Amino acid sequence: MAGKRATINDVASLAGVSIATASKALNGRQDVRAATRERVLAAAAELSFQPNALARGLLSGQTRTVGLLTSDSVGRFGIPVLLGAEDAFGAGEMAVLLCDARGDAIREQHHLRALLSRRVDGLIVVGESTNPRPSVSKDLPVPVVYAYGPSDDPSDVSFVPDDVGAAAMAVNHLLALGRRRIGHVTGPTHYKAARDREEGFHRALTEAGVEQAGQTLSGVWSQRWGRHAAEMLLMAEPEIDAVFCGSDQIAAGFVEAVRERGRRVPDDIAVVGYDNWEVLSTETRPALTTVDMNLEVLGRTAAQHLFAAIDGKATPGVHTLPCQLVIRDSTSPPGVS
Amino acid sequence: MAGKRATINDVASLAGVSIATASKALNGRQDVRAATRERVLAAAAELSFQPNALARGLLSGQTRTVGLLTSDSVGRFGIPVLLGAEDAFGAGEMAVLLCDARGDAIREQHHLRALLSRRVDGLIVVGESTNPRPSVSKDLPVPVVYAYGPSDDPSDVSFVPDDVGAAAMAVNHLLALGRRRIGHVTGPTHYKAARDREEGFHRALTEAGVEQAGQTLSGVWSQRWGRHAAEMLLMAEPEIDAVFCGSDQIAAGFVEAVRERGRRVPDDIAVVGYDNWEVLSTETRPALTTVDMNLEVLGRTAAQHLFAAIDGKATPGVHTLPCQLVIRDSTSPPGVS
DNA sequence: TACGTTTCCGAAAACCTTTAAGTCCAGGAG
DNA sequence: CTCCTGGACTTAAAGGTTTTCGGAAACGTA
Repeated sequence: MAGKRATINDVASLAGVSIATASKALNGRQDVRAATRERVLAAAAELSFQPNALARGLLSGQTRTVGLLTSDSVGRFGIPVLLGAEDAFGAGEMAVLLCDARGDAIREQHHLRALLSRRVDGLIVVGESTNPRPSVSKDLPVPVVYAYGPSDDPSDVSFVPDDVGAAAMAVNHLLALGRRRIGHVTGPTHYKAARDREEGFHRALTEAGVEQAGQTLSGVWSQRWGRHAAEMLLMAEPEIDAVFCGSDQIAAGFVEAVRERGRRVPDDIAVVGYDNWEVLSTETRPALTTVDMNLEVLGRTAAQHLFAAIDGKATPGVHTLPCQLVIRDSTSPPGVS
Repeated sequence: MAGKRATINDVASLAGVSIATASKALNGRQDVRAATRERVLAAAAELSFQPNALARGLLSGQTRTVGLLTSDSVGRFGIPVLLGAEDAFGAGEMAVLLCDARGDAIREQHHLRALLSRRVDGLIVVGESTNPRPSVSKDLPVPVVYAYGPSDDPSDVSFVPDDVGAAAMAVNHLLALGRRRIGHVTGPTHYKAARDREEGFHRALTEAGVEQAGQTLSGVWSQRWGRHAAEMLLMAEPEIDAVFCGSDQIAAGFVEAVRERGRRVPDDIAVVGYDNWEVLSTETRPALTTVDMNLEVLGRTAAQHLFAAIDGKATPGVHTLPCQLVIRDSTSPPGVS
């Protein structure tokens, strides 16, 4: 820990110029002779001067800092968004002030005040699910974009993954493999994600003129439920040849139970998961074909649109971003794996 | 987005007092009549005034903000530390400025400068492994504490999990269950974590006067390696009755391969993992007995000691924090599960 | 020499808050 | 009545930077 930090004043006097000239030299503005600039820069390096962002922000009204308000304590969705946001910001020297409300509205208000008093230039709100969440933007002095969980106010800017389209894509993949007895196991219906994915599932089947194998089984987002559902489904629909699972956890459990029942994946039953949570999707055997929601892209996009909004170019509405089907062994055509 | 924000000036003139009085009233200081304070508070509420943290910080030299510099892009270790730190800070209204260097030294320098120029009060550096990392604190104007990955400079303040002790604890647990043919499968030896855990493993065996079953198998931190190692170990040491794995991923793979070989877990072979990575440890069957490194506690502790260091009460050295053995089904005594 | 133009630099205001120091007044003590 | 005390409030400075505007020097032209 060194002593006091150097200010532009110290730099100026060391270089033998006024602070105005020093400021101009450091910021690369005109009106300063090359030799003088040289001296100032040398002085700044000598003192390892770093401009005080507080003073600068106080004057300009811009802190080059954004707040990221998340609700999922575990970071399953917040982290990729954060990374993507950092990517988008990185070039522009933006910093991210991170707050985790842990699903508590009071804590959220608290954090919101703290961020606002620190004069962030904008806010990214990350939901813990794709369920619409209460808007936070009512007469806030800074722009806000919502990522993953959209705002319930359509005049806000929200970015969500295209769950419906992704589910349809997954099912089309199964259909293309020749599977015709396709089941669906997913999470709780109070999750919009579960409902959307089921909608996509049905849409793809309907368009292909294929009947669903059995009923949709809704449980929780766990491996345990995946195993349980597999047993139920295999009992009810023995001739099933594929299943679309609402999450990788469910898919992992499903695969495990299927194998224990003596059926092979993918030869007898092809399985598609959702999330591309790598610890599950690449490490289970066989590796899971799954939907990747491109959360980093989503985060980056949200950050870019936040920039635009800060510049006064907001793009209101709920924007759905395409997902991607990552094809792995759990849906290999027979004979290939 | 509303218009310009209210300043204390607006509050003062609305309340009909000077800004000094307004400041005193808002900050709960003496020298102001109750009725006057009332008026000021009402005016502040009316304008929804929020003090400008930049101006305040400029004056006081304290931003009530700390930087968290992490290197593990995936967030496996950074997140719990962040949560713990937020917990410790929460009460005191601290905010966390998060930067991810992604293992790139240049990017780290870059972020460091950005944080310093924003005048953070302190810094927490989170390593991506427990390997000592280059110190970043050389003549920095703010205190730094290292979490998970210690600094290579012993005069810095570092907090690391007690891998040696935890491994010994895990092995003692297996010994207490009556197991005597215990193997060890772990990650790459260039990880200090792998070496420390092996050391604890050996220490516990030596103290008990028990021989290790087979050689320590070092591979990578993956499920795939766990499966592979299980096959090798079962081949070389068929009468093995327990194994201590260097990570939950390895343990999950090990369990899977053991079951496929027709041996039962825990009845024939007890398995202990490491990390308590819940998606693996609680969801695999049987649920894994594993070491929890208490990373949230570690983060909280680091944050608290950062506070102390900010107040000038630094506690130099590498501090090891105890881990915790979470006992689940993979080490149940025979007949219990 | 007088004057206009260009180039470079400096003085000062502004951003918003806190706080030390100062002003004013009422009331109590001598 | 005068002096002092203390309470309630205001003035002004400070914190570090950017920016506007004015000033000075150098140079060319009439």
